[in-house]
Amino acid sequence: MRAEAIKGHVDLLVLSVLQRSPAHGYAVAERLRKRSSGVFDLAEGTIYPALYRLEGQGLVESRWRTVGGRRRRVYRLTTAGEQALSGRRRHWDAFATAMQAVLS
Amino acid sequence: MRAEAIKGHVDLLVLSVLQRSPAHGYAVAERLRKRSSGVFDLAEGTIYPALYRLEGQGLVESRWRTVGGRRRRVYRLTTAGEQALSGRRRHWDAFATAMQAVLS
DNA sequence: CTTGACGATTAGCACCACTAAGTATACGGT
DNA sequence: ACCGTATACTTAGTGGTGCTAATCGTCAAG
Repeated sequence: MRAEAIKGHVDLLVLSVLQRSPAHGYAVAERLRKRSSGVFDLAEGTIYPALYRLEGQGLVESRWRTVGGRRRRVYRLTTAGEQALSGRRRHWDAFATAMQAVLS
Repeated sequence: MRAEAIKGHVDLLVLSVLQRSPAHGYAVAERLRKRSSGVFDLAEGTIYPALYRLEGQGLVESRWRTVGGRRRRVYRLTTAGEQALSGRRRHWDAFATAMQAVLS
């Protein structure tokens, strides 16, 4: 998937995968790859800064976890994150609908 | 419509409205506004540079027309533009499908 | 003659995803 | 032991692209 296409939608994607259950950055990337059938193959330089951004906005929160000697920072949605997610879903729907209207 | 959402899709939108018939920049913006029911209200600083970019890529071509004393640069799709459009439509479909898969 | 719609241009800014490199642990194969 | 690969995080720098805002100009309506 070309980079520019997902601009402005990465946060929505990340929030969406975190809604099901908390996850660390690497797992977020994996879930996105899997759930999109490989279409969203986001670089680390995309996913981690996105998580920092979301944490800065208070939409996710994190804590360190050590599993088998590996440090993981596990993120989960905050209440504000849940609300933001539902708003962004509606925003996406409006966008996709408008795109469809122009393209049809 | 927030700016970031359409990043990477403006070219597709512009090519799409030009496919029906040639148009000048101002008219392209109007058509987009109308066909999207006001969702896509693109600034001039977005639409004109997009047209220049597309012309630079050989996807559209333009010629000056004077109508009632007003200069207009009328753009129309080239053959390469038609092909690019159909490719980008498929690309959009893949993107929208993947988004839906992640969000659902 | 002032206002607003039409129509185009462009310099500068800001955001955001990517590249690329670095750091570090675990584990399987040789 | 050594090496490659997967896992896991960080971050400086770059580039694309849409926006802001200003400028220049014509025309019709008030």
